[in-house]
Formats: sequence, structure tokens, C-alpha cells
Amino acid sequence: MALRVYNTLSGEKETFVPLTPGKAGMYVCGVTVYDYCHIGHARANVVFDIIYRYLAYAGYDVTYVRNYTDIDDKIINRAIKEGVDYRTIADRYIEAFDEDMARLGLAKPTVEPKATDHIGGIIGIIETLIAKGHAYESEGDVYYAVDTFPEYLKLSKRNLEDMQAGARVEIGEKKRNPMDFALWKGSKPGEPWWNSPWGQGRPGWHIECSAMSMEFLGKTFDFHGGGKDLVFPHHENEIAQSEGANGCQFVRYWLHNGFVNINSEKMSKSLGNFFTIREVLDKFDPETLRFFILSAHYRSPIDFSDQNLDDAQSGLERIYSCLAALDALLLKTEPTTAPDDSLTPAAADLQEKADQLVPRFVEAMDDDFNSAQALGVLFETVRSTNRFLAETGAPSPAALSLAARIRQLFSELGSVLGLFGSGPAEWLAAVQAAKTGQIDIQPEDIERLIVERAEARKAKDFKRGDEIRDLLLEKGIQLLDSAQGTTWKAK
RNA sequence: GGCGGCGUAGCCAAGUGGUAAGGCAGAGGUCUGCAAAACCUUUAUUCAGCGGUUCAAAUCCGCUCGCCGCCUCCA
Repeated sequence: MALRVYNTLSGEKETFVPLTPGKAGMYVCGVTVYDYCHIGHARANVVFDIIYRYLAYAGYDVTYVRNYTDIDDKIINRAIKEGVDYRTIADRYIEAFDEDMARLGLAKPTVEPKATDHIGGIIGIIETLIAKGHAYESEGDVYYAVDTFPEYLKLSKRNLEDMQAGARVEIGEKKRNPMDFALWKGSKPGEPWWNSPWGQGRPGWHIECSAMSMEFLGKTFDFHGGGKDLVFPHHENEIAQSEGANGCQFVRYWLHNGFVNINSEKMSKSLGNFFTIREVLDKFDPETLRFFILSAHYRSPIDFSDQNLDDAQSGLERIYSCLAALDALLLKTEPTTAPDDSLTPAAADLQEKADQLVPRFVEAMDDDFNSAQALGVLFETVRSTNRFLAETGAPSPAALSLAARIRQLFSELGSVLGLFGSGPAEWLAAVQAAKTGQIDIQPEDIERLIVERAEARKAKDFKRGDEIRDLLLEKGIQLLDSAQGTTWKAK
């Protein structure tokens, strides 16, 4: 069994062969820190989080680098608009990014470098590119000459002639070719700057990723990831820079995640269909968002909507309910000393599911990180577990040990997906509490009505009892009758 | 215009040659005074349409229709 990954460069699924046996180097384009992150960032980061986790689970010693681009036109523009230093903006949104990612339960990358800590490396690469004839200085700027790199556009599979024919490419006066891109930009008055052989200035977009990836992963490394929209121009330009400077292959496997759509359209500020991670997490549990993201393959577009998030939450509740039931059985139950320790049919089925769980999960994830299929395998196990729990009264030692094994497997595989890390009972209670916050009736009133209903029912006045039940249901309160009495939850 | 992707049940979504995973919703059952909740069971002779290749196609090829993305900053 081997990991196969879809490589944007070849357009095919390929068997992963690490550059160095047993190790995996992975660079993911982080964020340009000029604003709060939106759910598209959430998807990209969650997707690469589970790729990172899975590579580690599969036994690789992974070095995961995710950068902050903390110097850029957009940051400068925002700083000017607010009348503050660019650093204020960058630091504010670095902090916000870290908060958001922590709430989403992301594992920390091995290194999280900042572009401004690597100006020296950036200048070094630019000097090499100039020395090799790939770049030229022009009035304090330095540009990459794309026609000196024959393989330019090999990732996005376009051709220069068509691109140049496009009306939207403006001919910059300082550029020799309209497709050339900036490696270094001379600073205008009031802008942040660093000294360089070409005067005071700052790096262009793209070059920082070449510098930081080389610093931490070397000239050639295994995985480079990012959103699909980074294929051109960002990653294309990184290839030109790194391969142009180093004369060797830059990245072995290029991975790109699909977009998040809103009502089937790309999310964008101009359309006004834009959600930040913070806004979404005010309404939905972070794990629900993660579960939603993982319920589709990472390269497919996903459609973000309240309905789809609600559906995802229902699915996740199903799993957590099952885990809560397992926990209850394991915590409260003493094994019987029944001499008959054989497994019932449901237990035998669950035993088989348990045996197959890891192999099937691995098979799904080995197939280009197919988390949707992996979740399907987990759901099948949930059903078997529920069936088993339903018929297990006083469990035999064998049944208890099977239950414990299933519980352990969910924790183990859940940690690969970044799911099920919460205590099931606590998670279910928290989701419940969040729903309760949205109802407009006081819990004391609910309790009072429940008592009144119980008395009515005791007196066989079912009409009055049902009235109360319907009244509460209208308010979004679901009554739960059981042998122990009546409880309620928000619907 | 150039390049790329997608179209699987009411909705979401796996499946890229061997006879349609899974989730949500719905229906039936257990339970209940009746319900709800929970759990169980069940739900596509068929994969946008039409042709073709093959013993065999949702999966490969061609055409048609529909939707979307990139080509400008973007996860």
C-alpha cells in the first residue's frame, strides 16, 4: 500500500516517493496578513493540516513550513489608510490568524517564518538570478525576465503568447516584457524599506516563498501546497525563481485545494458573499466546520451554506452520540462474570469492522487524502457500534474489551483528522448550549411547564399534557421523556 | 478568445473498467397513553443527454447541453 497524490504539475495521481527516505518536507503558502481570514483560508489550512497529520501518521518525519507574508502592497495600503506603521497591521493580523487557527484545532507547523525575517535570503536569490541573467534591474526595481526561463507556465499549462495577447496585462514602462514580474520594488517615500544592492526597497510578492522554503527545506523538497488560485501566478513564479536560481527541481509534488463557494459562486468581497472565520465560528462549532470541510475531497469545490453546515453538524452529532454511549458503557459498567464469553452476532460484526477500520481508513487516505471516504468508513463503524450497543445489556468481558477497542480506534483515527478530540458528552452539551442560547424562553419557565405536564399526565389528562408539549415545541424546545423523567433540549 | 474542472437519489458526497460507500432529509419498525428523542431497517436497475470502444463503462473515446474556475490581488 502506498500513498498516491495528485500532482498539479503532472496532472495525475502519482505514488509518493520521498526525497529522503522516511522524511517529508512540506511548504504551504500561508497568508498575507492585512485582514481577517475568511473561510477559504480555513479550508486551505484545515486541508493541509490533515495532510500534515496523515503524513506523520503514515510514519514520515515531516517538516512542515507555513509562512506569514508580512510585507506586501496590501499591508502597506492598509497601514496608510489607518495611519499606522505597516508593522502594526502585520502583527495584528498575525495574531488574529493564530487565534483563528487555534480555534480550528490546527496542529502547529514545524516552522512559521515571516518574510521580513528573511530579507537577506531574498536579496541573495535575486543577486543569483541577476548573475545568471534571469533578472534585471530597472530604476530601483528588479524584475524577473520570464522569457529566460523556457519552462515558465509549466505548472498552469498556459503559453506566453496567449497570456500576452490578453488585454488585461498592462505594459509596465520599467519592464522589458509585460509578463515579467517584480522581485524587488524600490520604496516610495513613507513606505517601509530595507537596504539592497539596488537601493532602498522591499521584496515583491512570490520571492519570499522561494527564500523561506529554501532556508528550511532546501533547494528541492517534497510537497508545496496552497489554494488553486495560487497556481498562477504565485507558484508559477516561485518555480521560475527557485529553479532559475538553483538550477534544479524545486518541488516534487504540487498540491492545490479547491475553493469554497457561496451558493455555488466563488466567495469574493465584491459580491458581498464573504465570511470571516470569526463570523462563522460565532454561529457554528469549530469542529463542525472542520468536519464539513473534510466531508468533501480537498480538490473539489465545496458550497458553504447554513443548510450544509447544519447537515454536517447532524452527522458529527451522530458520531459523538455513539462515542458518548461507548464512554457511558465503559465507565459505568462492571463486566459480568458470565461463563459464556462468546460474541453475539452484532458483536461479531463489530469485531470485523474493528479489524478492518484502520486498513480501510488508510486505504482511503492513501488515495490522495480522500477524507470523505475515510469518514464514510467511520460512519459504517458507528452503525455497527450502535447495533452492538443496542443489544448489549450486561456486557461480557469480551464485549467490554471490544467496546474499549472501538473507542480507542476512534480517538486514534480522529486525531489524524483533527476530530473527536473533545469529550463526547461535553461536546454534545456545548452544542446544545449554543442552540439554547438562541431560544426566547427562560429555562425556569420550561421547568415549570414540565412539572405541570407531568402532573397532568399523572392525572391522565393527556390533552393538557400534549398542549404543553406542543407549546414548547413551537418555541423550539424538544421534550425528552425517559424512565428517569423528562428533560429538554433546544431543537 | 486560451486553459482547466464539474454534472451521481430531495439535498450533500465517495466511487476513474467488473456490476452504485457514507451523511442529511424522508418512510417503516422498536419504544410510548399518543408522540418526540434515540436506535434499527429502508430509500438510485442507475450515474446530464446521444453515439462509440469493450465480454464488461458512472468510470475510456467523440459529440451535444448545462454549470463553474483561472487567465488581475486572492486559500
